[in-house]
Amino acid sequence: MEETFRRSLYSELDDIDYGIVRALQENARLPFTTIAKELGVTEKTVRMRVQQMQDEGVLSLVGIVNPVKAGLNVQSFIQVAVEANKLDDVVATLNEIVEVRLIVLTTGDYQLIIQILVRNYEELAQFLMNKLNKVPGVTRVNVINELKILKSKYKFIR
Amino acid sequence: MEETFRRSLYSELDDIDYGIVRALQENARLPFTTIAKELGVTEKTVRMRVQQMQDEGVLSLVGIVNPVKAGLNVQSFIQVAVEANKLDDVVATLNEIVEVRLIVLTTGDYQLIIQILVRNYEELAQFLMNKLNKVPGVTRVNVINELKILKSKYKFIR
DNA sequence: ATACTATAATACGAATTCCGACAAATCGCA
DNA sequence: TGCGATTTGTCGGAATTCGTATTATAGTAT
Repeated sequence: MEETFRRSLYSELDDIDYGIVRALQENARLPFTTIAKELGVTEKTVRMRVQQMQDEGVLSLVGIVNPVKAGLNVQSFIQVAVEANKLDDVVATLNEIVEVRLIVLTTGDYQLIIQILVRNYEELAQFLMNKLNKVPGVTRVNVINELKILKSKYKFIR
Repeated sequence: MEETFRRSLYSELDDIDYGIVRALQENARLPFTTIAKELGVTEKTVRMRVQQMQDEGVLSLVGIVNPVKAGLNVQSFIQVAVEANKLDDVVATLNEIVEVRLIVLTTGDYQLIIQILVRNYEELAQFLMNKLNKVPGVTRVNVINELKILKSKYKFIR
């Protein structure tokens, strides 16, 4: 049998959780035994906490590729204006599109900001003409190309 | 002695690299032995490739916290217009500010888009008034609050 | 083509880590 | 206080990681 119990949904992270997160955001493969020693708890405790935080969407342990090194040379933010009553549908459609890595509901003149990754400008053009502008409910888009990423960090906890 | 050799800077990832990346972007803690079996190479090979890709900034294995679950409830994109000759200085200054998790040079009316994470609107106000607007060279800002993240994926490679 | 050098892959044993079952401790609450 | 549920600790076997030594491969100059 797997571990079936579950802590009541995380209201707040405690010191041990923060310790774990602080360690893993540096290096997702840090041994649980190391973290445990540092925090003064058992490896099993660390293991269970990590499992729970992952299960509840608090923590993700992922490998992130430098997009440019993987041939995804063109990255853009795109602001998208949407007819109010079509928002759900538009989001659902965008969700299925592989180029889209981020969809955020925002304040401002546009309802959404999305971020896309493509190999080159040809693909960007294809995406805009054949995909985004054909989604019913999209009324206006504002493309902001990313020329260079100057800082990008995933360490949110200090 | 550590592993001192180094592959000539990655021009392109080969099939094994892609296999490794594809596996790790799902789960950063997947055992190297598992990946190795899948790809038909040795565990040591996988281990060395991962090390190299990390050293060269191609791959990062990180734990990412859900900011809201960690009390960072307010997230914003901020477009920043900068005097042309002050761009370097502004970027250097923003780089040191803990709330700033992303700085991107962009096309469009503003030179930069930054993303910030703070605990609440009070902190956002403090950031805008006491930090961002006091950076010499910043002429205009456009704050776009993130109301809800509807999609966010780190799996760039398919 | 051959030899040479640097890099990469494999083989493999020892050390470490992970895993899961069970027991003990703690927490929440009636 | 007592009870049930959850969390933490203990511990031994299985799996993984790590480092060294060896072999293979690619690129280059002779």
